[in-house]
Amino acid sequence: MRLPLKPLKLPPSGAATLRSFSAEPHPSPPPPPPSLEGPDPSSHISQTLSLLQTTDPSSWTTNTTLHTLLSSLSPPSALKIARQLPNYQNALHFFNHLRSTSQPSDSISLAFQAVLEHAKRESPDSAGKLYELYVLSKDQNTPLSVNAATLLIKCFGQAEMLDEMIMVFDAVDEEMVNTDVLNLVVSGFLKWGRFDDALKMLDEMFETDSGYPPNSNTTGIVFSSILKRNWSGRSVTDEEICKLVSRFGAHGVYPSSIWFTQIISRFCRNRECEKAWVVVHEAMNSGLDVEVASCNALLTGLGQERDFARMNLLMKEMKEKGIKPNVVTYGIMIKHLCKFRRVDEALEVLEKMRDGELGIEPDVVIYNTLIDGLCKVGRQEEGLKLMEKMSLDSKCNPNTVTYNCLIDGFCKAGEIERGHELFEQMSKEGVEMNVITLNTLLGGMCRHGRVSTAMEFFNSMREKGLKGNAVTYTVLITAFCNANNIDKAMKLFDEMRENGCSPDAVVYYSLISGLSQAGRMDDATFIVSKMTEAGFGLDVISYNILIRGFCRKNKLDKASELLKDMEKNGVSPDRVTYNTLISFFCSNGDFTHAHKVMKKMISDGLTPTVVTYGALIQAYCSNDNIDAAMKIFRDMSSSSKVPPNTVIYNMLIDSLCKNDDVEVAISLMDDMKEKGVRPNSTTYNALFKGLQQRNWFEKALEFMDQMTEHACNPDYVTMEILTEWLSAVGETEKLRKFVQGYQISASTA
DNA sequence: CTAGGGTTAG
Repeated sequence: MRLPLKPLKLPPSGAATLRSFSAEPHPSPPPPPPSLEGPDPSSHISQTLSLLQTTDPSSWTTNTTLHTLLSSLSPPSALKIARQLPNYQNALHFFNHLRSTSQPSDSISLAFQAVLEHAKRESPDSAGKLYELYVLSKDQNTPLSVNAATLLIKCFGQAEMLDEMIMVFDAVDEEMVNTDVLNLVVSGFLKWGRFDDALKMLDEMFETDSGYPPNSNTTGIVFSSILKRNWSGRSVTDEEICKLVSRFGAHGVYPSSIWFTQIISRFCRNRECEKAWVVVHEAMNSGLDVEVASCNALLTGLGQERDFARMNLLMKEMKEKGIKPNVVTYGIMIKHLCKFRRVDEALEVLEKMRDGELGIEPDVVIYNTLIDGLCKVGRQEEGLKLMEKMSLDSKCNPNTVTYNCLIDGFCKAGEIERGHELFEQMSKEGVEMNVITLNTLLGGMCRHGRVSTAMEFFNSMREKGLKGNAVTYTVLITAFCNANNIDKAMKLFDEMRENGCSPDAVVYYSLISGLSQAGRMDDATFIVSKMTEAGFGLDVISYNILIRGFCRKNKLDKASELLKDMEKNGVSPDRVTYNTLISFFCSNGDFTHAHKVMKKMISDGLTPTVVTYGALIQAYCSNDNIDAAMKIFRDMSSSSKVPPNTVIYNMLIDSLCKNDDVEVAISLMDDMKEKGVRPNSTTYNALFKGLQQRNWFEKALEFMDQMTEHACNPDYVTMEILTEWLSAVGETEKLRKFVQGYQISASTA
C-alpha cells in the first residue's frame, strides 16, 4: 500500500534531521506565513504547551481553552509543540489528540514526526520502536512528512532493517524524493555490504532529469564504503569503480581528493594504470582541480609500469594545468630514475632543486633516495660523500634511513667493516638505529659467510635491549640452512616464538626451503603443519620446493598428495611444478610419464619452456638416445618456438662428443654463433674433450682463440684438459699464450 | 626513502 504523501513546508528547525546526515547546509525553507498564526505565535505555542502539561490527557477533549488554542494551530506550531513536550508518551498523547479532533493532516504528520523523534531518543531499541510506530501510522493512514520518512530510512538503514528501509522509501511520494533521501538509502545498503542494491539506487540517480542527481555526499558515501578496509560486501572490481567515477563525473561530481587519490593508488597497485590514467584525465578535462597528491599516485603507478613516456607527459600536463609538483613529485621522479639505474639523471634533478630552479627544496627523503640509488649501483663511496654534503645543507641531517642505505651498500659490496664503522658512527652522531639497521648488518655478515659473527652481534644487540623481528630470524635461519646447520635453524625458529616474536609467512617459507633442500622432508612436513595452524598458506613456490624434495626422495605418492592439496587450496601448478615432475620422470627414464605430464601441462594452458625440453634432452642423452634428443632440439626451435639456450647446447655437444660425433658437435657450435647463443666454459670443455679424443689439435687451437676473443674464461676443467693434452703433444708454449690471453681479457673485463 | 625466501635442465 502506498501512503498519500504531500510535500510539506518545514519550519527552519525541521532541517535538523537532514543536517545530521548531510554535510551540506540544507537550504532553509521560508518561515511560515504569519497570517496563519495569531498575533504572537510563540506565546500561542507556550500557552498550549503549558496547558497540555498541566492537564490530564483524558480531560483534553472537554477542555474548551485547549479547543480554542488548537483551532488556530498551524502545522509548524504543531511540530514545535510536539517537540517541546517533555517525552515520547506526552508527544504520543498530543498526536492522538490531534487525530481525534480532526486537525489538518499536515499538522498530524508533523506531530507524528515529532513522536518519532522522541521515540528515537528515548527507546533503547529505537529501530524496533520506530517500526512499530511506522506500521501504526500506515494503518491509520497518517501521511509521513519527508523528514519523518528520512528519519525512518536512516534509522532502519543503520539497524540493518533494509527491507523496512526500502518499504518506507517506496512509500515516499515521487515528488518528495530528493538526493538526501536517496543518499540515506544508498548509505544503508552500503553499510551492510549490499553493493548491488546500492547500485540500483545509483542507477536511478544517474538517470537524466531524475530530480535527485548525485551530489558530493553521494560520492563520499559510496567511495568511503567500498574502499574501506572493513568493506563487508562482495568485492567491487576496479572496472566497476572506474565506471562509477565516470558516471559521477558525468554529473559533475567527484570523490573528494582523498578518495580520488586512493582510487588512483588502488588501480595502480592492481596494475590497472590505464584506468587510473583515464579517470585522472576525465577529471582534468571536466575542469576539476586535480590535486598534486592524485597526480603523484598516478606517477608512482606509471613508474612501476616503466612508462616513462607517460610520466613525462603527465608532468607536462600538470604544468599546463597549473598543478605544482611538490617534493613528493620530484621524489617519485628521482626514485624511478634510480630504479632504472639512471642515477646521474636523478642527481641532476637534485642539483636543480638545490639551485632553486624548481622552487622546491630537497628534503631528507630526496637525499636518502639518491643515496640508496647510488649504493644499489655500487657507488656507495659517492653515497657517503652525498651524506656529508646533505649535512652542510642546513636542516637536512642524515637520519636512520640514510645510514641504513649506506650500511646496506657497503655490506652488499662485501665491505662489512665499513658497514660496521657506519653503524658505530650512527650512535656517535646520535642517530637512532632501528631493527632495519640490525637486520641489514646481520644480512651482510651472513651473506659473506660470517654466520657466527652475525649471531654474536645479534646477541650483543639483544643485551642492549634491541629485539629482533621476523626478518631478523629469517636472515639467520636462512644463513644457518645454507651453512648446513639445520639444527641451529630449527632452534632459532623455536627461540623466536619463545621470545614472543611470531613468525610470518616468509619465516616458514625459508625454513621449509632449507629443510627440503637438506632432504629432511619429515621436518619440512612438520613445519608445513605448524604453518597451516598459524593460518598461513603455502604458495606455488613453496609447493614446488616440497614437491621437488619428495621427488628427490623418490616419494612420488607424497608429491602427488601435494598436487591434490594445491588444487584444494586453489593454487594452480605453474611451469616449474610441471617441469619438476617432468624432470623426475626423466631422471627415472620414464619417458611415458614425462610426456604425459607434458601433455597435461599444455592442456592446462602452459607452454613448455626451455627447461622442459632440457629435461627431456638430458634424459635422452643419458639414455644414449641422441637421435631422440636431437629431434626434441629441432622441435623446440621450429614448431614450438622456444629458443634453445647455452645449457641445451652444452648437453647436446657433450653427448655428441662422448658419442664421437664431433663433426655434429662442431656444427652445433656454428649454430650457436648463428643464433647468438653464447658458449661458456662448459661448452668449450665438452668440445675440447671430444677434440682430444680425435686428437684434432688444430681445431682445438681455433676454439682456444675463439674463447679468448669472446672473453670466455677457462675454468679449472679447461686447464686440466688442455694442460694434459698440450703437454702430451709438447705444445706448452701455446698453452702459455692462451693463459696470457685469458689474463689480458680478464683484466679488461 | 631502508632490512628477509623460494623452484625447474647442469
